[in-house]
Amino acid sequence: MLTVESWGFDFDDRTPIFRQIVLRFRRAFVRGESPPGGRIPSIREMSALLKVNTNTCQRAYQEMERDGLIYSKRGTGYFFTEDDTMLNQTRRELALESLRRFVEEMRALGCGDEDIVTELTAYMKGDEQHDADS
Amino acid sequence: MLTVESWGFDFDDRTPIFRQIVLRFRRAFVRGESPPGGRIPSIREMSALLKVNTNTCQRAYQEMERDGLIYSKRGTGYFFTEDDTMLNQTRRELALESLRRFVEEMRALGCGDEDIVTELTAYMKGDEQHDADS
Amino acid sequence: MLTVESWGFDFDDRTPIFRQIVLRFRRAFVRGESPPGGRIPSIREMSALLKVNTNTCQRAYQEMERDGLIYSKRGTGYFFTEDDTMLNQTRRELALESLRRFVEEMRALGCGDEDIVTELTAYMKGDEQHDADS
Amino acid sequence: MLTVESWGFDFDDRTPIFRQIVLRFRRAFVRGESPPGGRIPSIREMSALLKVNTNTCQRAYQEMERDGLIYSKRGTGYFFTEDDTMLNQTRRELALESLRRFVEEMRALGCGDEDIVTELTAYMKGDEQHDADS
DNA sequence: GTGGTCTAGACCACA
DNA sequence: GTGGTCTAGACCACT
Repeated sequence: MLTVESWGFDFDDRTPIFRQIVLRFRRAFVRGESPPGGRIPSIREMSALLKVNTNTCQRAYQEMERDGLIYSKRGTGYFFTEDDTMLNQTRRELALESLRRFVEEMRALGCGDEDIVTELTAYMKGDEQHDADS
Repeated sequence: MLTVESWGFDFDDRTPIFRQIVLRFRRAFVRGESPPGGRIPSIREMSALLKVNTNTCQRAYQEMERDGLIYSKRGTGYFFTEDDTMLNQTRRELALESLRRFVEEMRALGCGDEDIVTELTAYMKGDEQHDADS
Repeated sequence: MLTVESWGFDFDDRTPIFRQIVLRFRRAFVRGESPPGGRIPSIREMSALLKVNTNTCQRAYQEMERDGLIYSKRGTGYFFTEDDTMLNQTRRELALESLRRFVEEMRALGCGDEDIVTELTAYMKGDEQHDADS
Repeated sequence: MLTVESWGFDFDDRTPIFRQIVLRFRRAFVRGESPPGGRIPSIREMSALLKVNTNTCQRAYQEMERDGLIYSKRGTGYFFTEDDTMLNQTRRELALESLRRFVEEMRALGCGDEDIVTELTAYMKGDEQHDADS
């Protein structure tokens, strides 16, 4: 449903705002919170909702367009891509890349495969509580 | 053995170079590639090897000294700490950083926590075989 | 036959939609896909078929009428011109446009004029064989 | 040699200035007018030379970085990519794409293969004179 | 000094 | 109304 209103940005975070916007959209998109092919708020609307400059928003949208996540019709608006094979493929690639690097790093630290799983489950458990706090 | 020559830095990455250097050192440290208490190249040598500004190198060393990873003997040079509790702590920090990013990325892709574990085990299984092949 | 249904527009392209429509019409015209003097769909029909705003379609038709490619009979509809000098002229313009862009692109790649011819003949030769295969 | 001073921009042209900059660079790069790995003027210098805003210049540089033509070192500057295999590959791909489209368009207009070559040479001849005028 | 990000505000052509 | 481009000017962290 794309409940944008609650997207606050962390200005202390080193990651640029426009990238934070992209991340938010990616999550929403990949979780199916938004209908494929559906319209997304115009740059002006979005920048008003998020209380950021239109240019910042614009750049986020362009970034997403480059990645094939959304597309623009000039004078009409931005839309989520309809091609969900592309979506799944993208998701798959991103997941594999994350997995690859993660396993590589953990192994480099001397973790056996079971250790990695143990660490992971332990971490996610703790992280959950942390999330609940905030 | 600290084979520094092959340390290429990722200038695309948003993390500062000096921090990338620190990470490299920590990785080398926890992997046992460097003898505890061993000497590390001087700032001048290092900056020449890494083809990096001496200031950048300087800052990396400072950071590591602050963290207790290395220590300096005035007029003599920098040395790895001999304290192995330090080593474990470093390893812990690196693991947490990997975990944090991994979980964040996978969740951003819409994976639930159980999915993440499933994916991980599946990946490590496949990766094993793949490794055996090559 | 003017099989309009398959006309997808390239919203990535910087050329306006109305101009893309014109181009499609011209192409169909010089290819003989439409009988000279034949009727073309009304603006309303067309905009519905192309899933485009009626204003956009309107402007495309105006442009074509101005160029003499089509003409309108009040209260009756739009028709292709019967004048075949027009057809040749259109063909000429399209060819020039293709040539202009092609040469510009190849030169931007550092190709000298002879290189361009060489590349072209080589390509057409290879393309022929490739076509024969499939 | 990258003689930038004479790069005037056509503000009437519909193609954005930042893209015009990219095109200029591409041409210079692919023609070997710039040493691979060489430094290119900083954004501030460049924007002063070209008399455009730093942001415009920035965007041009980023676009080129995305395409792998140049890379940036934060706090240091922009440099041409050193990997010339990548360069050649890019050039090849671009050339093939241009060829493919051109031949397709000309054939669609009813040109035989010899006609295409004839048209091309005729066009380039005329274009040369036109260039000499300006 | 450098690149990178952001803002406020303007203008344009397109739908 | 929309997206797209550009400007002027600011701030930041890194080299």
